[in-house]
Amino acid sequence: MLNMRSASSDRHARARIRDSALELFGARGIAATSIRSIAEHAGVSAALVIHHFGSKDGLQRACDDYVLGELMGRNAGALDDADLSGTIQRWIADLDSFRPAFDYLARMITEGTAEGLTLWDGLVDRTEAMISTAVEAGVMRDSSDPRMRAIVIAAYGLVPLLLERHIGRALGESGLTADAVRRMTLPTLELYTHGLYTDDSTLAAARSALDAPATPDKDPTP
Amino acid sequence: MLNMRSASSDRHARARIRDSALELFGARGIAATSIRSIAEHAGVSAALVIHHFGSKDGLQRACDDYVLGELMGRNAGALDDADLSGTIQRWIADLDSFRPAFDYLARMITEGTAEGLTLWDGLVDRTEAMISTAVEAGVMRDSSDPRMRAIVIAAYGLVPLLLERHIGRALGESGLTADAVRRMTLPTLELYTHGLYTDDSTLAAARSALDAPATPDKDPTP
DNA sequence: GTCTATATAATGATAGAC
DNA sequence: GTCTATCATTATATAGAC
Repeated sequence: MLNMRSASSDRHARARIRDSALELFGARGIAATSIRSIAEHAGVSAALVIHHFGSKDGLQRACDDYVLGELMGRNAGALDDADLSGTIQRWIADLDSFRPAFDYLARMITEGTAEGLTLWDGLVDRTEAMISTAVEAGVMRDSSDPRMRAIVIAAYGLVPLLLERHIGRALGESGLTADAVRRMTLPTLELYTHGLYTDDSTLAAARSALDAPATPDKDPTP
Repeated sequence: MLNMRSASSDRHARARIRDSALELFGARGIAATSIRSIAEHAGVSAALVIHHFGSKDGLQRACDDYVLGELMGRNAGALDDADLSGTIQRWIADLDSFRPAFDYLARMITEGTAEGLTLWDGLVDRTEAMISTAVEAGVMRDSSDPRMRAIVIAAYGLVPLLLERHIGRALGESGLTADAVRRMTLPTLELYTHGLYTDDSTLAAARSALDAPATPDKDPTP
């Protein structure tokens, strides 16, 4: 839209290179993927990769931008509603088309790229705001440590993304993990609704072990 | 014990190399870490690294074995009691000494090494057995999908390990994240005890959206 | 825009002296 | 056991033809 000069060429080699990079970076890691292998996968020369993106770093930045734009563009405001877990589950429902961007996202986070950390920061802040709203509306419980809880919930929401293959593997599936991750929905929501323990004894034990904090019981037990 | 020839030298260069590899592999990733950088960090030549471990792959395998032995040895049966989350929290209490092995463990899992996948398999199975026992003892709730719930709990238990730096960062800390992860204990247990939602409406909505499964309500609501 | 050919640097690994 | 020196391979990146 903004770039009129290469509006058509963008669909060609350049886009193919970027898609190949996205896929290989996501599948094998960024450091473990060479420009040559990307060029081969895209059916072009290694020199063309450099010509279009300047360097491997430039190519990685292009992938960062593309993934962020793609996920936000096709899911406008995706990160603003509901909880992160739900959002990611929704992406997974359309996993076949999102998978490359998905895997790359996981690499951005685990390999700690600058864009990945920025993404994480935004995720936590949005999760905290979302939970805060839900608490005020009475649909979520209060917490003794709202910030930390938001961080935990945000991190848990990333689990299907970070451990997608592991989760599928644990269910005995080999390739397609979309169903596996979809199957997480109910157990996750059950945990988020009723918890895991039948009573407060484990929590109480931890509280006293942690030296009885200044705000002993801020949690409403209905 | 078995290797009498180098029983004392093992404390020297060889161990230093392995420790350096562990640290750098963990901090920067395996693919992104060169043998030369490991040698430099250990204060030896690159050739000596190869002499002791044969190849980079051999060095990585040595790290795998060492980490597994170290974590199991110093925490006998660590993965057999309580839940995984609690076990990892305990490691974190002693984080300063465990950190290098810790970070390397995270790489084993996210970079999907063979040993890492084996570790994951065992983790899930042990978590499932642990929960099953706890359910029979009445301290944990029943689930509509015990296997999947065990996978989710195991994966959540890995979160402090995989996102250690991210969690510290979200709290504004820069370097030392031990306190940050320790602070996770209470919010995590609160979630595992009372859940996040105040009522069943979100769960019920998800259940009906998921086409009312054959086993509609197996969860005991006390 | 795309290529071949090449420069330059870094990598994993070897040979052989001490 | 440890080193220096070196090899062979692969890496990123450039130059210049088409």
